[in-house]
Amino acid sequence: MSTEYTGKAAQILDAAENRIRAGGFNAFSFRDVAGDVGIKSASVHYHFPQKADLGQAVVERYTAAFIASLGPPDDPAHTPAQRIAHLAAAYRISTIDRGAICLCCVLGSEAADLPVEVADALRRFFRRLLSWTGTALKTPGGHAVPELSEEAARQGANQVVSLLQGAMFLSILLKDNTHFEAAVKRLPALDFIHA
Amino acid sequence: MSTEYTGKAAQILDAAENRIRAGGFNAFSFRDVAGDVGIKSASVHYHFPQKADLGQAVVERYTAAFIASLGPPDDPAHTPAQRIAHLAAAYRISTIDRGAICLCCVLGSEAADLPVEVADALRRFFRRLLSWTGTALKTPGGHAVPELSEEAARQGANQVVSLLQGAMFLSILLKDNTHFEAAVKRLPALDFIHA
DNA sequence: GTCTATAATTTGATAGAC
DNA sequence: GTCTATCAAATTATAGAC
Repeated sequence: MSTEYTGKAAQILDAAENRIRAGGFNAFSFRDVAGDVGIKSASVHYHFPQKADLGQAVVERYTAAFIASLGPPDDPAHTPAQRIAHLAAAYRISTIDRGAICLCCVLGSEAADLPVEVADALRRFFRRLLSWTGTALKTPGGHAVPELSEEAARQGANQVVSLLQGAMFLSILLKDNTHFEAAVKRLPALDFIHA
Repeated sequence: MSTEYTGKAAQILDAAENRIRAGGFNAFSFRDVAGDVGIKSASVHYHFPQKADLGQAVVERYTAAFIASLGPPDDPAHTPAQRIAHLAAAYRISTIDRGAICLCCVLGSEAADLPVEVADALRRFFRRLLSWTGTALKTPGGHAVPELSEEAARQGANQVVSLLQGAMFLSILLKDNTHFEAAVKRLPALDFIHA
């Protein structure tokens, strides 16, 4: 499914994403996003009948864009360490530089109370992110470093994603980017990451 | 201020905390918590006039309890590594074992849209947590290991808290505790932590 | 596609009796 | 302290005109 949004639908998704990232799924209304876009709430319902539809679309568009921005996790032109550095840069661009927490981190915190479609889309985001990171760690690059075991790659991905996520959270909440930057600088010192 | 809650007030805080941890600040109403406790919503307003009051009280009670459960961060009877292991155990008890994300992680994600009293209480939680962890890392214990510099302790605390937080988030969201447990097992391998 | 109008429900909060 | 009753506002969502 090539779900590429344009025009008003894309603007609605932009507004909804910004609002969700500021306060969560229950902190915005159809009137809010309608106002942001310059239309009426009934028109938002035309594009996304239910709030759950809107939420799911926001998450899936975000997922596709973020994963795409990472590029292939197994390009032999790059080492695992370079790929992880790229992941960290992608995190920085979409969160730190915007002063807003990752969309899926916000929604993930509310998952138990979210419409199932949204919660499921959310879990897919993190599974894909962990999968990308695991592949990035275990696929040899450059001068063919020894491969990591499947299990080591899994644990390494967990460590990398957890650290980036937690550090991003602290940076945005405490309005102090040194939390994120210090964590990124320390990433190469983690186990599992081959230069 | 010895804000120790008992009776109905404590039950209201319990209910509010559970509801917030499931879906955030905007996902529960006075009627919800009233129903949980077995009273009417007007009675909840008697104990906590505004929703912001209730939110602030929940965060501050949570903060006091969590920090207290950690004990002193500079007890010479323990090594930094032991203190960090204790921190991880406290995290596990209050989140993994309950299947619910940390209260302040949920609210932190919504911080930009929260009443200022609640947002401020939230930031105090994380500052105290980082402070405790920094002290735990830099204070020698047992056989007097060399002290960490102030800056190294700060970065170490950032790394430890970020990792625990991120791993807890993934475990709860994906309903797979191995994320948290693997991260805890890897904690001693981090820099900054002295046996 | 966007609008007006409106339905049905929920929300945070208050007044006042007991 | 808890209740009933109530309010004003906001919410998701729909019907139907243009």
